[in-house]
Amino acid sequence: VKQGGQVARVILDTRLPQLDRLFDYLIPEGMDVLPGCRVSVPLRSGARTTPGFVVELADTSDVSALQPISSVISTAAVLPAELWDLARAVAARQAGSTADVLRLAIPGRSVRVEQAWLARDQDPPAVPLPSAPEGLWGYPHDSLQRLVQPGQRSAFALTGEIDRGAQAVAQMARAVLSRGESAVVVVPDWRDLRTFQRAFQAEIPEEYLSVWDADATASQRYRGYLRALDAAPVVVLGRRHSVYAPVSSLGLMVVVDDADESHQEPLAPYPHVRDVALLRHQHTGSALVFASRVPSMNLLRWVDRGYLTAVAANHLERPRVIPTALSLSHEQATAPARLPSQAYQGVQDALREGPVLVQVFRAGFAPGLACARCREAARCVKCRGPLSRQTESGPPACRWCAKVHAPWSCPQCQGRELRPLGYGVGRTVSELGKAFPRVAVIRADGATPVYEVSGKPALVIATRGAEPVAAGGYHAALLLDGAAMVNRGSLTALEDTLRGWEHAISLVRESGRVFVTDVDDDPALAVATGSYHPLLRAELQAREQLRLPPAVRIAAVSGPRELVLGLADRVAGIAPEIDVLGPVSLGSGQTRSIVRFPYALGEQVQEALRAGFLSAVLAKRMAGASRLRVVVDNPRVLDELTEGT
DNA sequence: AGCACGCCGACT
DNA sequence: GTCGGCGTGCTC
Repeated sequence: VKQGGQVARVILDTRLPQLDRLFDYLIPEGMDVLPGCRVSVPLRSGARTTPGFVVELADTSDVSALQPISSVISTAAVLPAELWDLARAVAARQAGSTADVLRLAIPGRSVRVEQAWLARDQDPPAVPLPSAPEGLWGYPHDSLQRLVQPGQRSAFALTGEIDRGAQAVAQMARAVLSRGESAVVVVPDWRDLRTFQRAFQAEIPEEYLSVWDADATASQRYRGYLRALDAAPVVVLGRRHSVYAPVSSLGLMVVVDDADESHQEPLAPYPHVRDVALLRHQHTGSALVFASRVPSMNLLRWVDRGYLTAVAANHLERPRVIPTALSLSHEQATAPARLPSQAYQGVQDALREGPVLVQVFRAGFAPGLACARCREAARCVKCRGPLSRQTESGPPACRWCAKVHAPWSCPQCQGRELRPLGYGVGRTVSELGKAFPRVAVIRADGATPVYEVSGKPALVIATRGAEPVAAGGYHAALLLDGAAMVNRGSLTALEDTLRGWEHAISLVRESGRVFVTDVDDDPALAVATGSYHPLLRAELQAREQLRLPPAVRIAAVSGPRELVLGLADRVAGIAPEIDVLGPVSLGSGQTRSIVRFPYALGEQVQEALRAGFLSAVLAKRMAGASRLRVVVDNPRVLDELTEGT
């Protein structure tokens, strides 16, 4: 139908999945409406309005009686066409809503910041673009050129000390910037952001660098977003949301350590940075680099299928890694508990020169407790979960349901004393403090984060992922709890352990020593040599046989039992290769089923999930339809099936 | 989500 | 005869 004026197609900013499509509105005479700008539009009843983004303009509409746009919220075109395409692709892949993806991608508006940006000087920066780096030191001579070539997909093996890895990535970004194109680099968390920021500041002029800080305010975030929209090329460095950074001439995307769980978006529709980056690469033809010390299962699968090109250093540059693999029993005369004498001696030597890192697996004081009299493991009376202590003298509490059990008495023998089982960071601090008297002990964990320590002798005891960086690198590292980490009942236990080790090793100077206690066989051999591929490839083969991700794709459907069963059955009916695990009861009437499907059927399954979800939501007579959730390709949902071991 | 439309019981 | 119950369905 030909309309009197121009028509704007608008995506509404709403959480309602049934409204997740374009709506046509009339542009009133004289109203300044541009594609990508924020508008306010009437919905259903005249007085009510909803915010939205103009996606495109048109002359005609299929709808007969159009309402006019109520007002233009801002003239800044914050939703470029490329982001709209990406958001639609991401939503389709996650069987979710495009509006939800846009909410992740576009930060909230800050009026003052926007005014300044709209009034900005649009000339390119006075500073010239940097020159291209010669190449990546320690890698084959043409690797840099190949990594940043348009359309190229690579798995880049980071090597050497942590700053060197960050520098290599910064040089890739600089190579792209030198030819007038933008780069987007996504790191997992605030620690990596600081490390990479240092390296990037050394390579990229500040006029061309936009760091999306972890603790930025809303207006700072909006300023960074608007900077990305500028015509001048830019290098955006940030965490998972920066994968959407709306740079115009995207030359390169880098995802650092794609297996880190921070890359998994916790908000609907739960996209993973790895998948978003891949979709964006497919849409734009930019170069795509996954950089990590240990390849994830996903990368390995892609490399094996020839979809990614593996780029490795000429030589492995690493401190000596020694798996001690000795039992403790006959060592006690020479070394304190937990430390084989070789490791004890090594740590003592290193502590004369500088800081030593101790990596532990568990937070708290002790992950488990047992009756001091009969040795029976203490369990929660309510949920049978293990009891643990956060601090040495703190009350025993259930690790699953947090119920406090004080005073405690043993149901077997009525004993009243508890002894610790296993080691948390607290107990390690207390015991190593005694084993190495007169040495400063620094504790770094989630509750007391430390980013950096000096080069002075100190014992730095950190939980995995919370290791501080040491000025000049650690002189030695002690990696504890290997067996507990590897044997944890999680699909990602092996990968996570290897990544955790290799990260800790990257914080040690090349002349240092690393002692890995408590592991033997293949993992010990792998960590000693730094050659993880045989181990990971065997794991990938096991996943192929067991049909576990990433060999297959999965979608978790949770909510009221009837709805979950209905949706899972509907999807499973598409093809015989699709099967359903579960349903498993989650308590309080909630159920979860997991649909497994091959990659080749991905689009069909995604569409069926979305359609089934929508019809369940629309049929409101089904109570609790709003609690129905679909989570695509999050392997952690499989852990929750086996949790409690 | 809201909000209107719609088709059956107790009230002036 | 009509006010209003909330089941059902739509939102440019």
